[in-house]
Amino acid sequence: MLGERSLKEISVAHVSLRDVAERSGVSFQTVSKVLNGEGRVAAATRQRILDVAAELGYVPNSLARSLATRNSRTIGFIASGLASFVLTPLMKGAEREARARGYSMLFTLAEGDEEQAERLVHQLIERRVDGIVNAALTLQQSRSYGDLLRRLAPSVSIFPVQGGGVPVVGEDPGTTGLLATRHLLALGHRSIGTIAGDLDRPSSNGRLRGYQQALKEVGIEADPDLVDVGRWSADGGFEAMNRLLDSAPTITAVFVHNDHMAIGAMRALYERGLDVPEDCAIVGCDDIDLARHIVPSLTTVRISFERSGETAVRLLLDQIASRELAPERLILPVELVVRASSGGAREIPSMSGQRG
Amino acid sequence: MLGERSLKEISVAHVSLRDVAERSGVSFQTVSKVLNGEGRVAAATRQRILDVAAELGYVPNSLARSLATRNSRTIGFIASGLASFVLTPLMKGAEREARARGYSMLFTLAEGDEEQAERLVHQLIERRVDGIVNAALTLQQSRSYGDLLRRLAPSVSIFPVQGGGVPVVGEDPGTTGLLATRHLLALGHRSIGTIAGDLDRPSSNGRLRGYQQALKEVGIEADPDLVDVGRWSADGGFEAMNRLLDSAPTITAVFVHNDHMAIGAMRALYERGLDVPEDCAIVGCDDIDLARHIVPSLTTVRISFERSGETAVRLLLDQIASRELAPERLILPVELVVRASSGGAREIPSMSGQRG
DNA sequence: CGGTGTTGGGCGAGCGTTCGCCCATTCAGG
DNA sequence: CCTGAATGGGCGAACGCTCGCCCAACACCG
Repeated sequence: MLGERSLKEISVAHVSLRDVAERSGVSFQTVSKVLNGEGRVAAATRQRILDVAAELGYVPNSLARSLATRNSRTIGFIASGLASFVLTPLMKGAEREARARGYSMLFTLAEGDEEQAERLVHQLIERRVDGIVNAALTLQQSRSYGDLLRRLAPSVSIFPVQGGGVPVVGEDPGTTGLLATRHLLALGHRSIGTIAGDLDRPSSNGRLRGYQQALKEVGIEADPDLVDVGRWSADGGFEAMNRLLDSAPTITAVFVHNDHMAIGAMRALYERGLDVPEDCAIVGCDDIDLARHIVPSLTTVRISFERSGETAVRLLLDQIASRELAPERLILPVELVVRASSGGAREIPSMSGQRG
Repeated sequence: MLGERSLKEISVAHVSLRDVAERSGVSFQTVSKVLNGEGRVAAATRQRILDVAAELGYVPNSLARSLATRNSRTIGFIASGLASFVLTPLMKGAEREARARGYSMLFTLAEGDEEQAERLVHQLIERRVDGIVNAALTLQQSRSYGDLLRRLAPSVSIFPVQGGGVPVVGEDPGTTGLLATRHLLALGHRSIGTIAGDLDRPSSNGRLRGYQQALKEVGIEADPDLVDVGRWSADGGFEAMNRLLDSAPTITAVFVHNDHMAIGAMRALYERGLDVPEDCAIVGCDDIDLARHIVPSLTTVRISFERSGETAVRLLLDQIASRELAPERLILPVELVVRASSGGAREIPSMSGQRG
């Protein structure tokens, strides 16, 4: 009765099967049967048990259950190096799918070196996760990390894992590059540059190949001078665009490998007094929230990370249930979203396009 | 030896204390003592046990440990309604702090109605989380949800919870509004509008009050006609700015309650041929990544969500450890970041300002 | 030589479940 | 009245760990 609340009041002593059993005059195993809907129990007894359980506020202890059943219905999610506009939808998709199937998700960040990542995976194993979704971009090159994923738990990854053997779900970067570049070509551009993120990474490398293929399709020879690297950031895009403009002033369009760099590139053009799309058309990748809000709105290839997360979990859970390794690669579709920055849309699109 | 790997090879049969004990010729309790560094055990025995454990690849089962110790060293994180640029740093901060202290984090999304949220909290309790970090914006008004948080587990929240009684960590919105508006006043503006997010929400309401107070400080009477609402989105900001421009064409500056709306507002100005900051200065809130990359770069009040997440977890864990309720409110500092959109910075800031 | 510590390790119990098997009753059929 | 299938529920064991108490063996001291 002190005005001050104390935590002792908060942390409720949990009631167990035994407590419910005692109060209902049956064995605790019978209570277990009733609560799990198994076994044959008289309707009257069943109801009595149910009532008592409700009255006492019984909450099952899934720790104990996991110990007995040897599966935790928990998956681990390991992330690192992802921009928030990627990580958030990824996690949302993953969490939604996991919970829909009765699983919980342990979220971890693998920001440190390999060694730390190793500890992290072990912590997940200590917690007896049934499987792992890998979204640790910074560990993409690590062989030992790949080994862990292969050895320690059923896993699915958002990007290729060093050494293979872990199913990958995601966009086909070649298609992304193809779509973007074909769009620019269809608009009549013939001198098209591209700003890659990081050529060591499959996603950017693949987009580059898609770009090259699209050019080839119309008989244009890919010019290495029209390729620059922006390291995924707006700043990088800004600098890359400036270099491109200096070395190849004839370009009339640029395919940029993500929206952030595209925004940086647009700033470079702006500062030189060049108009988008009149003087130079721009196409990005990702379709971040702001893509349709900047001026001019950004044409981009939409990649649904939410769907990636969801699919990754689905694959993982199916794999766990069937005890069979999922296919090595599951490709998710991408979609070209045409807006003002490519000159592909006639007018500035309405602001009320996609609300809610 | 089939080329095809099967999951049966993957899911390693875990080794237990008993396994290690048997192979070392001691009781499993002794192994437990050694592995936990407790009890007195002869150096030779200790070493033998350690060797065997390493050889067998022993990984403790924290489920069993939790069952015995009655604490899971796990916390739940409940999120909803947060933009990714808020959610991601929040989670990163929280995860980092949690793991630094030996805790894991169960991530959940509370997207549905109250009822679903209730189930969600119960699932967390089933998993016997030691505490909960609440970041469910959409449940802010829910009394029953607040009750759950108060009753079921030690909790800390990122925003005020209906009914109180749950410690809140975060910015003081009044200060945010004050800082932004004072900046505009210092630059000589006298007719300053404001675009709120949602006046029902303390964060926006508080910013509005800060704005009003700043005006009062210099003897300006706050004009209700200069206040509009943009519902937090870029679209909303666009529309609110247009309304403001129609109803009060004399304004020379606007304080916008988040960066997304600020970007929408800037678009509205752009479409009317008005220059930022010459014709109208803009100050936002949050300091999202892109704030310094758009044209003109956005002056804004930076709020460190990463720090909020970290602090929330720290408070929660301290609370659990001490078994005493944390203070009702912990205020984190905010910081005005002056860029081009307010005209406060002389020149367009260098793109290389804040790299890496 | 017996008492008193100290060291090293065993051991029972308990945490809250699930699982499978067993055993009373009851009731119908022959 | 005896038999045998349902029906309803009990019960032991196991999951893998922690915790606290107990006890043997040895050393030291007076």
